[in-house]
Amino acid sequence: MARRKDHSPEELKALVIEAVLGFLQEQPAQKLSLRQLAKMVGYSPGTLINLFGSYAHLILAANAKTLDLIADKLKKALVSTEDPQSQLSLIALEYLSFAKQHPFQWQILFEHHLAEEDEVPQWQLSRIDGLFTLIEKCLEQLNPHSQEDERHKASRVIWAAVHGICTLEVDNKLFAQDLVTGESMINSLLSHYLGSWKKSNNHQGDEQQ
Amino acid sequence: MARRKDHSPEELKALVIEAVLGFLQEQPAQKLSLRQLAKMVGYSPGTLINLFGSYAHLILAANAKTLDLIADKLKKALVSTEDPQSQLSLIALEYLSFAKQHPFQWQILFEHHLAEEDEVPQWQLSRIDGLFTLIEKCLEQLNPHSQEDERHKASRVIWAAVHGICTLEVDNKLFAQDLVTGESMINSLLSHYLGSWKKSNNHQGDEQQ
DNA sequence: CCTTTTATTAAACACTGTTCAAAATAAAGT
DNA sequence: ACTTTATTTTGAACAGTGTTTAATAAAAGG
Repeated sequence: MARRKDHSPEELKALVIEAVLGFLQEQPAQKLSLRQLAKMVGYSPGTLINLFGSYAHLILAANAKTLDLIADKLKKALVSTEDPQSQLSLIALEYLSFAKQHPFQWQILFEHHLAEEDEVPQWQLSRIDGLFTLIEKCLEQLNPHSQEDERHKASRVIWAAVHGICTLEVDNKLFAQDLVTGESMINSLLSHYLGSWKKSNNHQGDEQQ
Repeated sequence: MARRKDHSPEELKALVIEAVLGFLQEQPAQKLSLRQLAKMVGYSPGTLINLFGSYAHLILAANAKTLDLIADKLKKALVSTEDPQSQLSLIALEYLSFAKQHPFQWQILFEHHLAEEDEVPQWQLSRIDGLFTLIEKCLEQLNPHSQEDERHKASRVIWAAVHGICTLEVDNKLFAQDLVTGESMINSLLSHYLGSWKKSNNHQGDEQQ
């Protein structure tokens, strides 16, 4: 067989990624395979491999798309209010909401590991860095007198904590009573952590009331 | 071929689990396989399968062993001090320490998912519940006036947060400056969260929103 | 129209976990 | 001690996986 003009390479890539995310809406990543995927889009396994390089990189491309979807969601939530603490709360809840709505897509995003010989591409790293910047900006509004490295650290603590809540919620490993939900945990985390944080590092006086 | 008396079933199980954990000290779970494992212990793949039921349950048994190792570590850390906040800090740091020392063992512990048709066994659940109880006892010492459901929620928040820090640290997804380590993040999390928590719940039901 | 280039694929390869009938040993019965 | 029964172990077969590659068909260039 040979060249077909049904789809350009970029079209085909988008088609495959759509198929991946569609599949993950109903079935776990474990049940997905290159050969099934090839059948879904009507191409051979080999075609997908020399389009993405490998199955692992195909998944990586789907994960990149997921990260973009998440980033969009968070940015939209960000503009819906002015108060920085509400902003942080909203983007954390949106993060959780995405995880709950797309559990398999969420799982593969963080459980997929490339072989250590080839490193994670730069465009992937900068996407994640963008999420951290989002949080750091909120923190700066929350306490303009805070230092950059303090915001740097706090942004990592907050995101890791929220991420942990989402992970355990999706994996059903919280063993919590009905009243204790991911949402209430995020509220508890943010109110207590931020409440203390914004007071602890204004080294330049200026107590806000 | 037939019955061999080299090992009793329990001995063989222990042998296999040791082989799994030994392998994971140097190679990721992705590279482990039932057939390799069978060669390591000198039995056939089929033997391991009707010993554990399936490869997935074999991994589950290894994960149970890991959970026991972690629980031991935490309990030992717990008795080294009396101050409840120091206790929480110590067990969190021990948790992180284990994750960093055994990254692949750690990853498979949380990334291994059983098929949804067979549920996670009860003895597995009670092990995790024991870890939560550990934390709740610290919280009770920290604030004897707190209510049980407040400690219940706080224990989940703290553990999920610590867990998130460990996960992202092991997966190298924190993108943090050199000075911001998992340890410093745990310190920041606990000091701020607990500092606020132990003051906030003398009266009841007071999260922001 | 013929040649070159390029995209596509079927087939082969080396794996994977799982099933199962055959085989070999241990234990029980006589 | 010998036979029978029961049980453990396995090799071979099966259906699946991702990947490689040589053959092939179609488009592009001259």
